[in-house]
Formats: sequence, C-alpha cells, structure tokens
Amino acid sequence: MAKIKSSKNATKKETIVEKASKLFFEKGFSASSMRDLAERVGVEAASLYNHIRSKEELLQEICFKAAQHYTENIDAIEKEDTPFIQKIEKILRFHIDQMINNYEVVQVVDRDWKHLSEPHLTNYHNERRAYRKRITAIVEEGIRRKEVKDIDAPTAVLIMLHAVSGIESWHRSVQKISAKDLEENILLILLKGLGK
Amino acid sequence: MAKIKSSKNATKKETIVEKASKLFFEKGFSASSMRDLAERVGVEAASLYNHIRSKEELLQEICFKAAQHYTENIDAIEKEDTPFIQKIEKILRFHIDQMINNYEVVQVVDRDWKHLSEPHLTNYHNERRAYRKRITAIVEEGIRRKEVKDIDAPTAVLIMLHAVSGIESWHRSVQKISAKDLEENILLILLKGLGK
DNA sequence: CCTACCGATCGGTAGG
DNA sequence: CCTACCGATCGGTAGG
Repeated sequence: MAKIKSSKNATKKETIVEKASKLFFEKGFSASSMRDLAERVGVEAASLYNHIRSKEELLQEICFKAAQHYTENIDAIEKEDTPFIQKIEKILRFHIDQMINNYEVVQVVDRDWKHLSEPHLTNYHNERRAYRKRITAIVEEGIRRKEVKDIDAPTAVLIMLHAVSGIESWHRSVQKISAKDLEENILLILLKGLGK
Repeated sequence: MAKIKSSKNATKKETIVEKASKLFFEKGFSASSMRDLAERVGVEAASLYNHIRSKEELLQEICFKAAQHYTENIDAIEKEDTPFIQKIEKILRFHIDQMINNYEVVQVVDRDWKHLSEPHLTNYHNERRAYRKRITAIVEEGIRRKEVKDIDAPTAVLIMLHAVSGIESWHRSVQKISAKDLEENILLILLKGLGK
C-alpha cells in the first residue's frame, strides 16, 4: 500500500536501483558501466559498493522485485470470482498499466534477465514459466467455459504478453493518443480482433 | 531469388555475419566479444579484421539487410490488388515466418539496433518509422473501407508487430504446436480476437 | 591468416 | 564517501 515513488525518504540503495533501472533501460545492462551509474547517483564509482555488492545484484533486485509484483497481481486475480474473460481482461490491464507507468523496469527485465548468473538465472526462468502457466490455466478454463475462443492457450498467452510490450514505442512517439485510449484500443484489438 | 543458406559457397564475410547473428542473439551485442566470435568462426580475433572493419559493422550489416528484406515485402504487398484485410494478413504472415525461420536476426535487430552509432542510428530509426507508417496507412485504408475495426491504427500496428515477436519463446519451449498451427492461431487471435 | 601488442575501460578492492 | 589502484578483458592495429 505504501508506494514510495523516488521520494526523498528512499534508501540510498533504493535510489541506486532506481537510477540503475533507467540507465539499463537506456543503454542495456552490458553496455552500462558502474562509472556511468555513479555519475548519475552523484558519487564516485567505488562508493556504490558501500550499498551494493555487485553490478549484477542491481539486475537481481530489478528482476525479482518485478517478478514479485507480477505474482501478487496474479494471486489476486485467481482468487476473484469473476468470469474468466474478465480475468484475462484484468491481466491485460495490469500489464498495460505496468508498461505505461513502469516501462523502464519492464523493458530491462524482458531484455536483460538473461544476463543473470546462476542460480538466479534458473530461479528467474522458473518464476517466469510459472507465471505464464498460471495465465495459461486461466485461458484454458475460459475456453472450457466457452468464454474464450478455442485457441491454443500457450500461444494466446505469448501474444497477450508480447503485444502489450509494443507500447514501449508509444512512449517515444508523439503520443497523439491518451493512455486511457491506448488501453481501450489494445483491449479491443486483443479481445475482439482487428477484423470487422 | 537465389537464397544461399549458410552453404559452403558463402563469402567468408557472410559466414562471419551469420555467426555474429547467432552470437549476438545468444549474448546480446554488447556482451559479445570479438574473441568469442573468432572462436566460432575458427580463426584468431585479429584475423576477423581482414574481412570486416569493426564490430559495429557487423551490427550494421544485420540491421540494414533485415530492413531491406522488410521493405521488399511491403513493396510487394502495397502493389497487390487485394482487400486490405488480406494485406494485413499477409504482413502478419510475413512477420510470423520471419520470426520462425530467421528469429536470431529479427531478435538481434529489435533488441540491439540502439547500439548503432551515428549516422547509422538515425538512418535505421528513420527506416523503422517509415516501415511502420506504411503499415499504418494500410490499416487506415482498411478502416476506411470497413474491412477493419475502427481502432487507432498506429496502436494496431504496434500490437501486430510486437505480438508476433512473442513467438521467440516458442522456439525455446517444447514446441508441442507445429509452425503451421502456430501461424493460424496467431492470425485467428489478432484478426478475430480472444473473446467468443 | 598469425603473433604480438596497444591504450582504454571494465568491475571491483584496499585502506582510510 | 574518497583516492588510489588491481587484474582482466575489451576492440583494434602493426607487421609479416
């Protein structure tokens, strides 16, 4: 409930992780240097290591915090007693919201999670697979109840999750469309299709 | 027409670019070293520079060759005298095919084009925008002719292009679904929607 | 195509 | 939090 948004009462480590998210988003994890990061934080590179153990720890923080956020959301949706097509809609709305309001983190996680080292790499990979499986189960139940078209559920999940990631480009564009309109358009396309 | 597919009569430079595509796909452009690449090609790192000018030239080759391929396809589709909803379907089929049969290149281009230096970065960015605009124009004409739902066309294009990129995960998965079934499922979802 | 090597930069540590 | 510095690795060149 207590959402801290880059405010002054954030830990120094939190500040570092936040600056790292933006840096990694802009340059990618591998092309980002600790000296780059230190400059943005406003200290010397060596000083960062009083708050973090390594560059990779930053990536771990980013990836697993995001994963936890995703898990909490799917927990809540699974518990709800609503039609399955509505659960799918809520999952989509959550991902759209994340991509609009937390896109640096989302993009870094999607693009750079492969740079995690073991055992974190395997752990993260498993979390990712588990998350997709839970969404797949919801889609499959939706199909069984005739609320969803008879499609291959894992394929549908891949499309749902990746279609939404396209909004990243929206941030850089002229943004002639509002965030709300964007959300409704995406839902319309994915739920009802492009064709008339 | 003459498609050479990693055959023996490829130039040494072509071999290097091909190996680079796979390496960049696996590790990302920035995390790939020329010594990595040299080992895969079977020579010393210094020897690569008899065939290429720099590491970045490899990325340029990959990005602009792909861009040319995309442009040729949209050229052909624009010329066709078919319903616009069919043009959209053909665009989708082209991208699905690329993602299934040429996924290393597609992924490298999408993930690492930002590491191009000027003036290539701007050139590539412009080509990308122009390509999307041409697809957007097709979607808009489809809407005008009532073949396509009345949606925000740029948003639809973002979704189309990114939804397809989700298939990359399909490669890593168990592949219980065939390429043909995958293609038909994607088209069904994007053209007709998830809902029943 | 190789050996030998360059300057630059990297992530990270020691010690205060 | 800083100065000073480490070994490793990077992209790339010289010269044959």
